[in-house]
Amino acid sequence: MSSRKEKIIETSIELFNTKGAINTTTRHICDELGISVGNLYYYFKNKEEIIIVIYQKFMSELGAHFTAVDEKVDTAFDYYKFLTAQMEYEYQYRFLRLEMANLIQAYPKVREALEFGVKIKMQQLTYLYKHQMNFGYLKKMDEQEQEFITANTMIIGSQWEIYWILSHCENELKRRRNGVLNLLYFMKPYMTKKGLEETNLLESIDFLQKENNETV
Amino acid sequence: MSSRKEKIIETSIELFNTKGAINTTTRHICDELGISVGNLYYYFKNKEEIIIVIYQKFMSELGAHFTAVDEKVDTAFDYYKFLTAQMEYEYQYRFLRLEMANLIQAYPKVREALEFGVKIKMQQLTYLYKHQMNFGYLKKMDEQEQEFITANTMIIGSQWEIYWILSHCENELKRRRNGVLNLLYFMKPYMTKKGLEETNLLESIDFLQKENNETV
Amino acid sequence: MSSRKEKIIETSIELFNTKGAINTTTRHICDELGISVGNLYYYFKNKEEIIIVIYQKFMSELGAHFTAVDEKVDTAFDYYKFLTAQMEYEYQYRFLRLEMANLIQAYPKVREALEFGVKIKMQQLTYLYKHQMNFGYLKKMDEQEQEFITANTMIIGSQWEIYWILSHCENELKRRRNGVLNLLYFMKPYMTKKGLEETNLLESIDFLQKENNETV
Amino acid sequence: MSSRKEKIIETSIELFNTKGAINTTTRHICDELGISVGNLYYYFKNKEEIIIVIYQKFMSELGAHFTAVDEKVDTAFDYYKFLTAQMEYEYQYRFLRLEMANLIQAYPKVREALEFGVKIKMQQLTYLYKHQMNFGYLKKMDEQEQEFITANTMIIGSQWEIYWILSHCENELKRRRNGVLNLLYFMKPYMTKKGLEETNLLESIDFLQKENNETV
DNA sequence: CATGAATGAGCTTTCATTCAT
DNA sequence: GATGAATGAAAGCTCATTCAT
Repeated sequence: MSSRKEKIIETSIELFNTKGAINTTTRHICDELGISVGNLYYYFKNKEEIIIVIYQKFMSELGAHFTAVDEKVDTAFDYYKFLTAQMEYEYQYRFLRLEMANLIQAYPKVREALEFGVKIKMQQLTYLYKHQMNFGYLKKMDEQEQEFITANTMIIGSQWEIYWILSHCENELKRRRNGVLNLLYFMKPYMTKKGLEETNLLESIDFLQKENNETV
Repeated sequence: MSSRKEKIIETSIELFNTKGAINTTTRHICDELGISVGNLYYYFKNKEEIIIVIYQKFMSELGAHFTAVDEKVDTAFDYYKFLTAQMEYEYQYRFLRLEMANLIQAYPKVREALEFGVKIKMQQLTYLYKHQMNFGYLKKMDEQEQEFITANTMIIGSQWEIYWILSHCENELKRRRNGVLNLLYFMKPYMTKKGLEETNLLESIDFLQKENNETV
Repeated sequence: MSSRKEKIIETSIELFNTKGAINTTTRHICDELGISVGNLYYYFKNKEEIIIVIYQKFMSELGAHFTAVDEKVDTAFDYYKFLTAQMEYEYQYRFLRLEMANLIQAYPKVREALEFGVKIKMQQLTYLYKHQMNFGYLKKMDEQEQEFITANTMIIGSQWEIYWILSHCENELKRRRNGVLNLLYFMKPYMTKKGLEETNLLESIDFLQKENNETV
Repeated sequence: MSSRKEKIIETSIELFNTKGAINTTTRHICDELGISVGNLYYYFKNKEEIIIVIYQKFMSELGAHFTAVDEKVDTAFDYYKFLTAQMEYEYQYRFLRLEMANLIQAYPKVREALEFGVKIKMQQLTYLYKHQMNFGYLKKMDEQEQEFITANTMIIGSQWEIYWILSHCENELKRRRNGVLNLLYFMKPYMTKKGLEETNLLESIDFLQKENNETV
């Protein structure tokens, strides 16, 4: 059972995702919860803090789920499993990605938090790619290329949704599968023969495509 | 010399890019220009119309610059030249990409316009990729993969900036070069040997990297 | 053929009647006419003056139509003919009656004009009723009763429409016939036997009722 | 002691009656009360709602005062008492009658409310007149005539004031007495001998006339 | 802890009117 | 005569935030 403070966070996330964080008023949140505005401000200094706390929650959940590959152990990374799970999390906080630009403009502390988040994710990703290269699952590439592949991964991984929204893909589930496909297809050309054989990347692509074809 | 209406557009673009379109009020625009509010509304029905007109200006400038490859002529596409020019344009209207999610939430007609824009760009890109495949510059791939490569191109092409902003890349010029590099690196693995030889893709990457290293 | 000034008046009347004088902007009038705002203000000092001129036009048309009964000649007054014609005129200027209260609040000179108009009409009506009493068409009554019968005639004569609008009588023609019936029925109990015989009041009522029953 | 919400209503009524509802801004109301704009909007969604609430208040007060005559009981209706009391109420909300046309143009929900009010009042009046006819206080008349007598009663009953304003009757009290006289005189010719004897209609007229003569 | 009334700056938009050309 | 750009006060309304209870 969640406390009042947690309930405010949960309701805020829901409203931010559906109506947009910028468009959602504090009153809105309170009405939805059936609490008073004063009460919300007892738990949170201001709207910015709500967003910050949401972001922290998001990061900690993501961190809990992400089990780093062991530096010394030779394992092919299961992209499908990882991305599907990650997308699940990310989708629950999608307003953070969608409204990024406006949020960092309006709330300086949100900017700081997001900057920190990008840094962390970039390190994790860099570590993972290096590991997969070392064990021959990913094609070797120089440091600079690595940097940009990492950047591209993160850009696609965080901004795929607005593209599919504008492409009239109205089904939420399909949209999310497309997001995973965006990333799987993105990885494909960087995989070695061994990589393709030992991860289930191609099979995952086929599977998601089939699922999507069966969805209206 | 530009007319009052054009000046409103120019000032709006400038303010939208620096402060955000959502955060910029009609009064801000008027104050910046030294005109009265009534005068702004003499030229534009409402704020939405200003954004729409800006978007149309952006699309027409982009269209004027984009010369489609001839279906029957065998030419290697000059990505560097194209992307550099395109980024130049896009950068002048970057609020459109950065605030996309909030803009389409607040202004229905902007949503329609952006949807239309995505459709057009996707068609052009699909056409270009097919052409380059036919003449052996790009590796062959099935329709579905093409669809997602196109999607990824557009996602990276429109959302690279927010990544570099959050990665503390404060220099505008460097940021823009990074955007081009994002796309060049993205293209690289899809190019055939012939493609790499006859386009200047690798040289362009080297050139931009060097330029960036020389910039603080 | 009417001059520019007359055309402004005509268009204003039309718009005032359909959209309301308070809701109709000067721009509205100009757009409808295809002239510039400045040009309208060349002919009229301000919006108030337009209304004043309309009111004068209304009064003069009404005066031209109203041929006073001769003091010495014994004639039964034809209420039906008179009212039908009068309603025709009044209907063309109905905003004057409907928006009376707001117009006199907003425009002091309109108030003066309307006060004058009421005075004139009251005199004409008083004269008519006295004449009809003298020749035995109307029942005799004391001065004070006369005053209030006159007042009631004018109230009904000017305010019937809002009642029928609120009673869901949407057909314009029917509404106007109802207005005439309001007044004919109002007169009925004041008529003498001779009055009822020599005017066509009862027949007019029957005629209008029949017409109305045949209209949807 | 009245609450803040009630005070807003009271002040609004006062300002609407003196300056007109259309001319009175929400800021006016707040300034008059010494409260902030935000506070007014805390209690009322918008200006329309204020008017609606005022109308409901008016209708409920009127309803509480109106005790319907018993269908089976033979009683002469006391027009004077009834009208004097009713005028008292109506006068406190006179902007509703005076600005009717503009109010229904500007506020759709006010239109609905007023239409409903007209319907209710018409039913009550019809019922009353039928009752008085059945017991011989009012002269018999056919359905159609009844309909128009009812209409005329309501027109005079709601629109007398604008007439007396335009007739330079500046004294509020006198104006209100005139309104009652308008209706009493209107009823007079429809009364039977019995009706005139058993109601105090004629005496009431005399009384009011005398009172008015004594007022400047 | 919890309420909800209160604030006030600020937003978008409207419109009668003016005036240089 | 005619144009239409320009003005600016004012309208209705929103919303994050505060604070007495």
